Amino acid sequence: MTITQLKYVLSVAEHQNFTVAAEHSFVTQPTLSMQIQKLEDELDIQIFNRSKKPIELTEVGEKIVQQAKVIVDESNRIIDIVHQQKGFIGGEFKLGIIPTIMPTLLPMFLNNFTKKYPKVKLIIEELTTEEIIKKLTDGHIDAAIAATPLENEAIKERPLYYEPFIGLIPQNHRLYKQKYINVDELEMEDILLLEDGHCFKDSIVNLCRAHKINNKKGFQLESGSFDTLIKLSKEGLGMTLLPYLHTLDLNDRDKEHLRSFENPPPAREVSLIYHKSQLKMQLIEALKKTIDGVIKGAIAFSDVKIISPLNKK
Amino acid sequence: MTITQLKYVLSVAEHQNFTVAAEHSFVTQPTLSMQIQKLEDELDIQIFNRSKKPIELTEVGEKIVQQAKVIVDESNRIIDIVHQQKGFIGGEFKLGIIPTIMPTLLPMFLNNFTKKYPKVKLIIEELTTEEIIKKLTDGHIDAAIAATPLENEAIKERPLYYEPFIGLIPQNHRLYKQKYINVDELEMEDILLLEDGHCFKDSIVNLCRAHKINNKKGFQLESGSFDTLIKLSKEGLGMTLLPYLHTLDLNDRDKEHLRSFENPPPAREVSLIYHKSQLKMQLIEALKKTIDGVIKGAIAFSDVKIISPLNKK
DNA sequence: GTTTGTCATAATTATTATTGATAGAATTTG
DNA sequence: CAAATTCTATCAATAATAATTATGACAAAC
Repeated sequence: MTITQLKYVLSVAEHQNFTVAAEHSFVTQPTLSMQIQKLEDELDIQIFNRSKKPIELTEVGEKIVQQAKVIVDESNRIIDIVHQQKGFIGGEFKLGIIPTIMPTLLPMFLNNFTKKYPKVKLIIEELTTEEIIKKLTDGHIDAAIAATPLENEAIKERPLYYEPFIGLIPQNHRLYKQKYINVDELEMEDILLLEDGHCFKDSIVNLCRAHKINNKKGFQLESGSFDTLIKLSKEGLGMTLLPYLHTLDLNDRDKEHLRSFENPPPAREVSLIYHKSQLKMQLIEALKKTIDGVIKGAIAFSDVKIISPLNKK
Repeated sequence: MTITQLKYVLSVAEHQNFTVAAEHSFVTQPTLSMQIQKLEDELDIQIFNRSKKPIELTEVGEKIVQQAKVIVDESNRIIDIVHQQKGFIGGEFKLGIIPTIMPTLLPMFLNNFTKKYPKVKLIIEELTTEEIIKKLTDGHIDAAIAATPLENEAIKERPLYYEPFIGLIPQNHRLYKQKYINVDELEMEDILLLEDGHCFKDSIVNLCRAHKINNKKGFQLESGSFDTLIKLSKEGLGMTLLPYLHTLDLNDRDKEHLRSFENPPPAREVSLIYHKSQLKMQLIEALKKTIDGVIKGAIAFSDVKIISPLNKK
């Protein structure tokens, strides 16, 4: 049994296809086939049920894949240990970011980070929370920035900051005259929301649910970006809620429509998350440090009420 | 990096000698040297400091060995998974037993076990608790039977039975006339004890310490086996304490000298222990089942007071 | 019934691991 | 202080293994 064989098994288990798995492992298909067969011979069991299309794992196969993951993860960590020893921070680093954080946070730390760690090749993907969880578990990304808590066993979270929700209220709205909003004054019917899939929407739904604000008529309008929501809101179609960092980019006229919540404001917890196997910990630490540095000036709320980003149907 | 290389590293780390390590790995010394060098080249670090005699681990080396242990353990477990699937119970199984349990417990289950699992090659070693802990951690034995609790993070315990202490009192002794002994009546000075190294001695010392029975004069006599203690006791040199199972083998005349403790009697907890990595779990379960079966008839004490076997200096 | 996709097999080549012999360094011994 | 001993590294030869290309078999899709 070799680590290579286990990696091949994992690749096939993931892609459910020998040919594709071979490509991803940078070997030819027969090489991969033979190595897997050799492992199967050695253990004297079938890992894959090749008669099914697409290929399936056998019962033992499932368990072996699970264990193989552990072994491959742990073996990867040896390289990490060496890097740590050398104080080396470099290599590829794949980071996922959810859409509602990406445009505001990324410009704040990206320059800083690449200057500080020029040897790191940072690869950033915009992904939904759901995609992030999947890719973190598979090891396709090394870390991600998302709203937490996620309540996922396999994922570790390190909070970066707490970002309050800010109301954007059109002039014709009943709440426009108030200086602060109270959560209980909200009404689902006139809040413009993001489309399904955005966890920021789920957060707001959870917020309303927690305050027993019910949702008779359904949402009036849903859109894919805050910019659209802001435009729609200015047209008088309803109020909307924005994460704090988004409000910093507004022009002065728009800012007059902003209304904070009474203390403690509802907020989302934004965290750097990574797989529990903690690969590339060195890099994750470096990233957290950079973000901590830039965020300190921008956000300073001591007392917030964290709203879960999970879609609890 | 291969699992083989990691195994070689572990072997050298253990034996602190390339030649000896090679023998234990069933390869020649050059093979082992080269593989380790290759790993060092690949990681671009030194694992061993070859200038010191005996050979030492470097700082990174320490960490790598730690991680290598994890990887090798986890990879061994794959074979275990396969065996479990096949319902196969067989292979080598190395069991350590402490001297004060060996002669009484082993005859009770050995026959039963070998009959039930003929494919298992049971290798039994008599070891002190200290040796057992070391060998379990190193993986030189698969499981052991010892007095517990051991309070060791790396070792899991599954209690088998609770074995009360029984007094053996010579005729000329002040306690001879009583039907039951009370712990507070004990006096260190006239208890014959096993030599240092036996945890049963430590248990008794702990028992006395817990009851503030002090130990002014030191122990009168120490011996290597219960049989000697029994003989010495019959000579009138003092009383002694025996584990319950030992008293079953005495002849009728000797049995008249036995005195139980008042309820709840002090007792030792005897457990099947194994490394937390839980290799060969299948076999450990089988062994526990067998022992549970034979012990049921012999021991049935519901209310005992467990005494720690640890030497708390 | 051909085409396409997919995995297995065979023959060949490239790579890697292992070995015995030996040299060199360090340590111990007389 | 030199000789003997112990131990690791190196070398060239060989054995073992992994990977490659080419090919074939089989099943599902069209």
